[in-house]
Amino acid sequence: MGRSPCCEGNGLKKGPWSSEEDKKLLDFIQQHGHGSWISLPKRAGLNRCGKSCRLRWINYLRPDIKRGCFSPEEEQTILHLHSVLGNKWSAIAARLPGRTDNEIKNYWNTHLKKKLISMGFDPVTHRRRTDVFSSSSLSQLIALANLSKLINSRPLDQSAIKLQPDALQLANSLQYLQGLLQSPASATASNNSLFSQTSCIIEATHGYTAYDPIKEDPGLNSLSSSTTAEIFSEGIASFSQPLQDNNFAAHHHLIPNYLTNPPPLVPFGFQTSLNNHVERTAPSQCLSVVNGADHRLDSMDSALWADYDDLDLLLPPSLTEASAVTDHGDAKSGASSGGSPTSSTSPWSEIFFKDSAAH
DNA sequence: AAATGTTTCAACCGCCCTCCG
DNA sequence: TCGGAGGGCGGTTGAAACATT
Repeated sequence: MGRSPCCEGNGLKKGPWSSEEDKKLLDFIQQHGHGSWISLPKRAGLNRCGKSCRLRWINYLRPDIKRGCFSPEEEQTILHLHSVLGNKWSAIAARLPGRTDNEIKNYWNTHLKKKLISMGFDPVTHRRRTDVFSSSSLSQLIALANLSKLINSRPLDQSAIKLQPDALQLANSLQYLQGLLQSPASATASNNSLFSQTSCIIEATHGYTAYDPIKEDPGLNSLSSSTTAEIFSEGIASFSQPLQDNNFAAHHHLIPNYLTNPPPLVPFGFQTSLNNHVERTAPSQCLSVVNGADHRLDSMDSALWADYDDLDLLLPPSLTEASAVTDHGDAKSGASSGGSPTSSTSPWSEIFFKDSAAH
């Protein structure tokens, strides 16, 4: 291969398009269609290569281009499809009327990917990351745990007494962490388990309260218990990297709606340890909840990968229906099909809706 | 207000695939 | 069957916009 670009060495213009060029290209295609892209620039009086014209048309000038922020439904669809298709942007774009592969690719790289990473998910596999405590962060944890050991091994002196309650609380939590790191159970536990346990510790360290929505709000019984636990676990998972980022408030928007607005009895919100009303949850309680999440996430992933042959099952009905009736008249729309408007519960929706709404 | 760092996104690059003679 | 032309795609770049110091 290695074919040279069509515009190489021809003195053709590159870079941003002027409004005049846009008008020429738009007028020409509206009158004649694009036909052969290679010959189009000459016919349209443009000093551009055919590829550049094609890209400009597809990504910007096409009349059915949808502009503006991605809706929560679109985000959901992208996440679903990416989990199934990977970086097949054109295939994903075919399912999102009015969106281009380039736009989706950019949105993924600048927003969704970072969001997944910040939540402890691998953006490639869509599974929870198992390397959260790799190298540096693990060593940092151990160092902090040793610090807490040091603190607790000495009698309290005046300076220690001066320590604020926050610091003592942190030290206690770290000691617990040390216990986890040293215990035979944790030595044989999977990374995921450690991950979950530490999420809980971190939560406790910062004064968060594990909130069981079913227990606290009987109205939520309309949801299956597993679903609730699952969604709840996602709330926990969203605190996956606090050791690197203590700005928990920044993650607040990632929490499922009902978790950010729970009944006032147990404030799951991001209260600091200075809040005396915070009700602590024992680590063991927390672990039972979080560990339940492991099964749930695994099954979720399986479901996603299993549905390779029926992507419509993964899409919100509105989008599949829209794509079924939309004919863009170019090659990309050819991949769209009507399909079943059947909706499946999005594993991501609860996490992302809150955030997307803020856009 | 200026300098510096970060993020965003339009556009380009180059490889791969399909079509056709 | 082969090879070239054209189209499509995913990855990358770089300028502009925005944020922070």
